[in-house]
Amino acid sequence: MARTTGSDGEKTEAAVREAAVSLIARFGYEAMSMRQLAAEVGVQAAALYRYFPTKEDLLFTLMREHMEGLSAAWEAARPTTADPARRLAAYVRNHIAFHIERRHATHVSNMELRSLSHERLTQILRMRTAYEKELRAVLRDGVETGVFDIDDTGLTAMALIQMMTGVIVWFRPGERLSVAEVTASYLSMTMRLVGARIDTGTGEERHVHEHAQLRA
Amino acid sequence: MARTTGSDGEKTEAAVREAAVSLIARFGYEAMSMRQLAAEVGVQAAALYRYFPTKEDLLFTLMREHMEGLSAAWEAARPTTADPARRLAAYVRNHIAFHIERRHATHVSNMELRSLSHERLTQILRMRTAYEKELRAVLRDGVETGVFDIDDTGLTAMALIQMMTGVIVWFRPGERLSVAEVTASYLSMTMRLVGARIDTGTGEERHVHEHAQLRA
DNA sequence: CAAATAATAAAACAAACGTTCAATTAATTC
DNA sequence: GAATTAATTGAACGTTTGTTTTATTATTTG
Repeated sequence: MARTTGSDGEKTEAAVREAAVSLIARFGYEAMSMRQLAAEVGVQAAALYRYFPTKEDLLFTLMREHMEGLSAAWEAARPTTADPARRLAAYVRNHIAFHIERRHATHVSNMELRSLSHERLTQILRMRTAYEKELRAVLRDGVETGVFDIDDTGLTAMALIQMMTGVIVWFRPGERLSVAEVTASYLSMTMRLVGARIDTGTGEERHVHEHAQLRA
Repeated sequence: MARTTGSDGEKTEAAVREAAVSLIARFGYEAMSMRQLAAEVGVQAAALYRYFPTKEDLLFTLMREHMEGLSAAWEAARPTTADPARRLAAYVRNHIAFHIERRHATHVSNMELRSLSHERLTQILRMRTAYEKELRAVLRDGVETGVFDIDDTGLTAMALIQMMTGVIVWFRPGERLSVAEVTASYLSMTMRLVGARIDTGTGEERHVHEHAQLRA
């Protein structure tokens, strides 16, 4: 009826986060009750309020840290080269790897935005926009240097992100396709979609995706 | 305190459906209360149960009819030609037009699947799979006749559908782009993505999307 | 115009919700 | 080993939830 033997705040908080991501991804934020979450962690509902003042604070924390993780992953993976095709390939690889690795958290961040207060929604959307801006910059550079052939960079960026993020909807590790195969296919599709080509100087044009695939 | 003047079952039911789609799309199925829905319609909560036995029945009805509408739209739009490029273009046009036109209903059908019972979920997913199968068939035909160049038709079909459906996330009518412009861009991106080309008989290859754009 | 039917309101139900509070015990500090 | 702090329980709070029941009124039918 009180503190339990072996209880540890840090471990409990981590367990709460993990269980929350899983439950919200499976049942939805509104459908997950604090009691259900507590039971999953092996604790009473009241104990949750030691770590998160409200249910919405919990949701917001999960989302913010997911977005921070995504930005950080891209910072770490961003190549130094100016070559738009290579930068685009890095973006695609990072995006797909991150989203497959954190399927549940991505589901939460994409599906539960409407449960945030206005200001918190704005905050998350700002982070998302900043991340997407990176892709638009790569596409614009590619257009300006003539290696990409794109109608509308903004529209193309959205289409690409939707396409890539969609991987979490149908992809299941250990089934027909491996992560590497999926990544290679998406790289190929991306490079074609943006009309990527490298001028070999002989007037002959080759699709970059043929190279990209080899490195996937 | 009882039947109101001018009350009409058919009109009320239609108003309930419409309000439900809007509210569920905005706030989510779990977050929408029956009282909130009733208030939107201008009626007491109990009146809703004249038309839908439970809240979940209401959700299921909305989803089923949405999927039926999507299939019916494709049946009507499906071209008689065997040409895979033309059939693919028709699929893309129909998909985008339908989803832009029914943004809210699509949101409901895509986001609230987890609130369905197992058997009803299965039923909706069956309809969705049947619809997606049409796209896979087009892609496969294109590969077999040599007009498409595709890694994996299943994966490509999913990527295309995610990309196209994603339009409802960012597109708002009356803003920067018109429906026709968006459709043209998506057609172009689709044709490139599947490596569409028509053999002109001279050994020269041209991308089909250059033609498709003209018809958008 | 009376009888039957359709459409609603109003009130109530038990269950579940997020959250708070006080009490209690484990671990840590001095 | 006593005092302090950390972690949790159990019970309770007021709301809100989906749904049912009963009564009441508008409309349609004969």
